[in-house]
Amino acid sequence: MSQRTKIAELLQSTEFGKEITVKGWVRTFRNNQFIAINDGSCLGNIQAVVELNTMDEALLKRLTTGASVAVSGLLIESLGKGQKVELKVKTLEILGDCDAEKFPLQPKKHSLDFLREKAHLRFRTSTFSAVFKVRHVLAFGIHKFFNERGFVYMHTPIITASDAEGAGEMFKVTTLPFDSTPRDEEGKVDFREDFFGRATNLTVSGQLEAELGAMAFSEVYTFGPTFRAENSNTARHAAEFWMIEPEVAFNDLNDNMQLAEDMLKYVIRYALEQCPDELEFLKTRLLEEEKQKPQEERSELDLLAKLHFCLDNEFQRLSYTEAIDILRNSNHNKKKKFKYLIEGWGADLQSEHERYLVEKHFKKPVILTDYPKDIKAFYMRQNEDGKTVRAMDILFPGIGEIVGGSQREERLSFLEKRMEEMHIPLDELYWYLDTRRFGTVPHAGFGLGFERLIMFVTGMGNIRDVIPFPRTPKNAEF
RNA sequence: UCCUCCUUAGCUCAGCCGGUUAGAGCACAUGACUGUUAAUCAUGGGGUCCCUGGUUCGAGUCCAGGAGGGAGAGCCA
Repeated sequence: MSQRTKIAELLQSTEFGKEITVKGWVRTFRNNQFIAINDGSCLGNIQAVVELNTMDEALLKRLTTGASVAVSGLLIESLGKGQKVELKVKTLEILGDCDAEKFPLQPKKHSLDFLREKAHLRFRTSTFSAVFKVRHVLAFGIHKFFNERGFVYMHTPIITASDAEGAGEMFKVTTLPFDSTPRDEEGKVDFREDFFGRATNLTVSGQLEAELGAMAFSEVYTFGPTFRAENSNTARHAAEFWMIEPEVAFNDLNDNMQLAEDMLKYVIRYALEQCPDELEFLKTRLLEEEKQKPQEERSELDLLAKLHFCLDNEFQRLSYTEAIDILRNSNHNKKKKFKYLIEGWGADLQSEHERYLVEKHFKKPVILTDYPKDIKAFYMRQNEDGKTVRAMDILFPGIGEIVGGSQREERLSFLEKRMEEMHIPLDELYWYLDTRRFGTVPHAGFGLGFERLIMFVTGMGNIRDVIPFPRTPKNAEF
């Protein structure tokens, strides 16, 4: 067995008569004659054909779903329908047996639920092979986009000492013994004896550190894991997820929106170019899945049409105040079909309101701007009206909020005042405030939930199915 | 965390008003067939009906509690 040829290459090849070797895993073995082999280089399988009575019966018995094999033979034009090329087997070696009675994957449809419990094996199914290939391509596309625009990729810390951001519950990082934690004079846990000499957590955002970088490189972005210890049990939340956070000096909110829209369109287009087979497969999968649903719950557009529609249309931009007006005057609101009726200005929008705007009213991605300051973070730039801040959320159909960002408050006095109002300790964040003390500039940035982007592009409905080993409340298997 | 639904063979699921020995397809075993596409056909093995308790002559089925999972909501990305 010499060098192996990848199946992706073979399926495109017309070098008939050439002797080649493939290595991979058996997907099915049909008719005691046809082996479908997959090596992950593409979604498709190569069909290896065993000639009758040329192979040891005992060897053929071992060709079970999941077994790993090395097969050598001649590449020929397929005699049957359904594939262009196939491999006429000369030698066949089982690299690793796979007991079909114990191996959970069968050549049939499995529920996503079931496969989630077998996350260590689910890469070997077509659906997850496609999903994680798209994940890779989207990740690469994001780096490509920012690199082409001259952004510097910045690694912000995973372990942070600041607990001042108020971005949600954090996971504590400690080496203190749980059964006899050291106590200080007041009886509280004495973190001076901890590994870092102070209380530390896993990061909930790299933004504050990214802003420091932006004050030197002008354009930076982060792309790394993020942790939230919130007890969120939904299809859109995970305790460990990946986030992309660009931060750009001299940008205002409009530049920020344009950057986000350009980036999303760039990576969606990149996925369409790089993963046509995977997305076609996922489109079909979604259509099959939606056949189970009643007519009114099915999507109007199929997956590919939805992605193209997203590329071909400008995102709808409007302010929070305009959105409230639309919602308040909608028939939906007047007929009291919202669970939470829109009555006045100032309240945060509920999921049902966001969905109405995106899926019913505009029927395309929507960017909402200029939210009331009281429902947004301390670092967002205040508008002249004294009521709103230069925030923006991008809402996608089926996913909800995919991007949250803002122009940052660059004026020291405004920032300090806001932090005091929101009880954020100024002394702990002296390093953040220094950016406003020493050569402050207008700047803006946003956070993109990477898994939510993958959900949108692949059409998968649950975040647990777009990250290899999901961490959610009560689940850290594998 | 709240609300709601679900849990029956290795997998997907059926099981009516509480009534005899709990079924089907796939998977597995044995055999047949051989250009198949989740191959097909025949035969066979395979069950703690999630757990605990209760009602009843009798519980997969009804009731209570618990565990696990899904969908929706909140929080958010």
